[in-house]
Amino acid sequence: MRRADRDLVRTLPLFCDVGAAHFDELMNAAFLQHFPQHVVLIEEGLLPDFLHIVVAGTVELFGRSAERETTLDIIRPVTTFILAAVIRDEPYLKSARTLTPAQILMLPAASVRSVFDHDVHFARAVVAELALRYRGMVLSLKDQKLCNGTERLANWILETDRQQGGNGLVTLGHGKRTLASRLGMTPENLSRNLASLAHHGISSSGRKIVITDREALRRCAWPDARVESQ
Amino acid sequence: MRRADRDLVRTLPLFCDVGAAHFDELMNAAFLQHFPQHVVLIEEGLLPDFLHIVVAGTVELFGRSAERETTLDIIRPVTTFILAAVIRDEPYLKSARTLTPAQILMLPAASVRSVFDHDVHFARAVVAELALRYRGMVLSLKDQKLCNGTERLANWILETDRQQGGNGLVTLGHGKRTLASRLGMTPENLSRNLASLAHHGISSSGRKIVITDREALRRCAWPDARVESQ
DNA sequence: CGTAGCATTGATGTGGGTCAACGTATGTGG
DNA sequence: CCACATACGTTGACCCACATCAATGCTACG
Repeated sequence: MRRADRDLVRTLPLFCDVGAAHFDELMNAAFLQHFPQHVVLIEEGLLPDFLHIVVAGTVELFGRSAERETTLDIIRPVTTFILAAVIRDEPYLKSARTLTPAQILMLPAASVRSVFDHDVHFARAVVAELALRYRGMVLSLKDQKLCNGTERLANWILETDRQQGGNGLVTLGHGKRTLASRLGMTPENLSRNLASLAHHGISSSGRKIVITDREALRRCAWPDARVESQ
Repeated sequence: MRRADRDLVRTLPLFCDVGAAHFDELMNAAFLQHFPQHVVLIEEGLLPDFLHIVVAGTVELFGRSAERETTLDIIRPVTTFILAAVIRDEPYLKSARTLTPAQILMLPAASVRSVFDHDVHFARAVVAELALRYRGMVLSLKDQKLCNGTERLANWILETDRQQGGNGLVTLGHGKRTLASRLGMTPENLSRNLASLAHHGISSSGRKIVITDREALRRCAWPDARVESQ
């Protein structure tokens, strides 16, 4: 793998405090793989072989039952995913597919568990990462159970704006179908919700959403969704 | 605190491998407190002072917005809760209240973080615990987004039966209002869903549910909900 | 016993899913 | 570079699951 990618991974919270020898151990076992668009990387129910890190591109985590399917998370560089399954060595609960061509760094699960057992700093970082993800899940579940579609969309716009710099311009990084699935609604209803929020502080066209009246938008959102997400 | 309680806590996965000195450090800082029914233990938004462990009684974790409220989890002895907030030293995302009179062991957050930093075994146990909880949250979110009310109830009955020994007799540990809130439906609809499942493999009366035809019930449930929960 | 909260049942309303038709972008090959 | 094709997004009509409201029956606890 390239030096630049290695350095990039080194800066992640998960790895920045790991001892040099242990980091080398991880990186020597790792390999970087390129995937085309719309490729399934992980199938839920299987046992984890690798800890995945998205280095470039976008990955969707989703759950499926017989005929239904829902987006659980959208992963952008540079982020790990399915850490919990690797740590516990238990079956994946989510599936994953690429939304764009992507580069994924794959660390053999055995190496991760081994370094985890021998490097205190890595163990601490893993805990911090897991706790962060756990909290993200709690927020998603509360959002889903306590808010209706319009509120979830308003929450998402405010939160995404915050993540993108808070300048009132939100850019979708993917199609609206995926956003709809992430927000737990159909594409049709996402359209309708966007249209209805147009009277309440936003204007949207294509993949751009502009917040024209943050206060009005906030009144449509869940009053308590001020906490960090992800 | 009593010797018996101390020994009980010692057997938890979270503490069973902790070094003796570190375990003493935790227990010396801890205190056991009795709470009456329907007392709010934790208010979301506040910073965590203590890691809580339910030693006796039942505790409900819930989320609220202005006028809505939903049950996120029900904690029975002997289990910790709000570990993630303590680890990250960030505001609670859930509130907690007693459903019955309860004994709660409270470990000062500072001690937990300190032992966590100095005892590798404790750190590992914390990771395992967090990963387990994380996976529970994923299951809840998938359940909520992919299943309708009847399916969620069927899932819950099958899962709870499994936890209670798998003998086909499920006993509710709390009122149906709480169960309804946990399953993300109104009490009225829980009644209706129970009535409709009566034609599909269960019979219920009061706080007892009997599985009379497990196969029929399974056909009403989500086909993939066979993974462990909590 | 009596009463107050809980569970049930029915009637009705609504958010959001589904189906269908139409418009608009994206990208490919001639 | 345009023409066309295919997928995506939007809009409207309709329907269904579930919430809400209201009335009644239970159960439990003082």
